[in-house]
Amino acid sequence: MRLSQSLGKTIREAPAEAETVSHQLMLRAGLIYQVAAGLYAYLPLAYRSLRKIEEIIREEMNLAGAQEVHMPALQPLDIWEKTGRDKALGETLFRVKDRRERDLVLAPTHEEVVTSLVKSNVNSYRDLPLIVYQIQTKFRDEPRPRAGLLRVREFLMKDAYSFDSDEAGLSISYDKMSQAYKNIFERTGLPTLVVEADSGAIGGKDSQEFVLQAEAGEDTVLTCESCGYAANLERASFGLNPLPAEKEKPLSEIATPGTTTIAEVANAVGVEESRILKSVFYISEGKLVFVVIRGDLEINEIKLGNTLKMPDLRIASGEEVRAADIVPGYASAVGREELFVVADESINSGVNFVVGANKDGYHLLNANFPRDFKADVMADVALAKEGYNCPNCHSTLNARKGIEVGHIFKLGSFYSDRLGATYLDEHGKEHSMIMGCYGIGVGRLLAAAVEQNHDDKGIIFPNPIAPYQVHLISLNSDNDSVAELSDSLYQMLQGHGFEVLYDDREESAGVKFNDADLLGMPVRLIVSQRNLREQAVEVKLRSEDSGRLVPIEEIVDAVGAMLKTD
RNA sequence: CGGGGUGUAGCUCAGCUUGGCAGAGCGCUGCGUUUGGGACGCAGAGGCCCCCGGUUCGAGUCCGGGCACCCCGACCA
Repeated sequence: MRLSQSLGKTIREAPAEAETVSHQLMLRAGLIYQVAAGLYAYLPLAYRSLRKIEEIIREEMNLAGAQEVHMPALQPLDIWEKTGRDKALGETLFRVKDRRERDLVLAPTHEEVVTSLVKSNVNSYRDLPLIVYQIQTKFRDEPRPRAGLLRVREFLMKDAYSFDSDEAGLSISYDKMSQAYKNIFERTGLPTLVVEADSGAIGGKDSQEFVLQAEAGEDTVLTCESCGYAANLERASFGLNPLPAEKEKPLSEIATPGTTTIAEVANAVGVEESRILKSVFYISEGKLVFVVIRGDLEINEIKLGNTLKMPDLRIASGEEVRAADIVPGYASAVGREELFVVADESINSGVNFVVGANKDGYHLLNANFPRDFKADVMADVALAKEGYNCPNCHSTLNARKGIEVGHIFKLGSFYSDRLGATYLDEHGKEHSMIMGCYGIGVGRLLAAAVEQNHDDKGIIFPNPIAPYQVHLISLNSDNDSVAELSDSLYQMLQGHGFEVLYDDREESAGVKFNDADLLGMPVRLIVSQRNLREQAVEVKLRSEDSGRLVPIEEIVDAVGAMLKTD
C-alpha cells in the first residue's frame, strides 16, 4: 500500500478526549475514528490488524475441532425472557422494535440463540460433543464506555460454545478451548496471564480469564511468583496469618466511649486490629444481612453475592441498620440470635476477640465462636490484597493491573434446561446438554496489544498482527534513482510475499521517520541518496534503536530473516 | 445513576473575569527554496463559537434549560 493513497492520516497532538495510551496512539496513528461514545470505525490499517487476529483465532479454533457459524446480532426479545437474562442484563441490553412493534434486542452475546440452534439440530448423544464458534459484533449499552477500544458499546467478539453429554465431557471441551486460547495468545505475540476468575451469577464451577498485563487495565490480578497461583481480585483467596493460640476466656464488658471504627477500638482497647471482629450490614430485597469478619480484613462483595445468591445486594443505610435495632459502631452478633448472620472464615483463625456490646459506648472482650454467637452461613467472603499470603504456599501475593482479553466458563445446564436443549442417551433417556462458553474480545485485544507494545514514539506492533510487515521509506523521492529503487523494491518485496507499506509521500525525512515510529510496523527500510551511494538500503527493526546497511541485492533475504527471528 | 471537567477552524487551545470586527500554533491548498529525525518564505482556504430560550442597542462572553464528550465512582459474565 502506498501511504500517499492510504486512508487515515497521522496527527501530531493527541485529541484531548484520549487519556489512555492505546486510545491516544490509535487516534494519532489514524487507526480508528470515534463516531460516538464507545462506537468506533476501524480504518484500513487497524482493520488489517484486526483481520490478522481473526485469522489466528479461526485457525486455532478449527484446529481444536470447533465449527464456525454465524448467528444474527438482532434477536427476538422472547428468547431472552425464557432464560431471564433480559432482567439480569437490565439496561445493558440494547432493545429495539421492528415496524410491527415486535420487541427485539441487539445481542450482547449468543448463548440463547446458539442453544436454540443446537437444540433443533442435535437430538442424540451420537452428535455430541460439539463446539461451535463465530466472530460477531456484540452490543452492550455499557454504563460507561472508556479508554478508546478497551470498553466500547459495539465490539467484535469471538464466542464459542461447547455442548457435551456430561460434566466429564465438558471438562475435555473446556481444556481444549483453554489450550486453544493459550495457542492464540502465544501466536499473536501477546503474553497473557491465565487467572482463576469469578464466573458471575450464572456461571458454573470453573472459569478462567486470560489477562494481558497493562496499567490501563480494569482488572486487578493477584499472583504468587513462587507457586504460580493467579486469580482475579474478585475471586482470589489468601492464607491468613494465624493468631496466637490461647485458652478461651470469659466474656467481659469494657467501656469504649466514642470509638466506632476498628482503628479507634484497637487503639482504645490496646489490641491488634486482627483481634477485633468487624460487623458490616447489607440489604437484599428488604432483608438485613449481618456480616462478621476479622477486623483487619475487608469484605469482597462479589464473593458475598455469590455465596448468598441474593439479588440486589447492597450496603445498608444508617437508617436501615438502626431500624433493625443495631447500634452502629457497637454491633455484634452476640445475643442477636434473630439476625441472619454471615461469618467470614477468618473468625475461626483465633479466639478471644473484641466485639461490640450492642450498646452505645461499650465493647465485649473475649468473644468466641461458636460459644458466644452463631452464624447462619460460614464462607470465605474476604477481599484479598497485595502482600497477603498465597493460599497455596507460604509466599506473598503481588497485585497487577491487566486487561481481560479472553474468558472461558463452564456453564453447565443453565441454558439447555431453560431452552429445552436435550439429547437422548444410549438408553433412550433424555438429558440436558452440558455447556461451556468461551469468549475473546477481538477489538479489545488489538487495543491491548497497543497498550502493551509501545514506546514514547509510538506503536510497536508484534509481527503476527502488524497491519504490514515492512515500512518502506523513500527519503529523497524527487531523486530519480531513489524513486526508481524504491518503486522496484516495493514491487519486489510484494512479489516475495511481504506486506509492504510504502511511504512515497513528498514529506521531509523527519516526518517520515516519526510516522514510521508512530505506526509501528516491525521492519523499516530506508532508501535514500546517501544509502544509494553505498549501493545499500538501511534495514531496522521498530523494536530496536539502530539499523544496518544491507546491500540492495540482499534485501529480500535480510527482511525475511528479520521477520523470522523477531 | 452520583461526583468532577470540557464544548470556539480538521487537531491542540487562547478569547469569556469586565458584552463591542472571530484569534494563535499545528494541519490543509498553491508557488518557490529545502531534504537522514516533525524545515523555511510568500500567498490562500477553512467558523451553526454544541443547541434552544432569555437579558441587552449589541451575546462566543451574562442568565436559564437541554445535549454531547471525557475522567472518577457505582454498574458491567
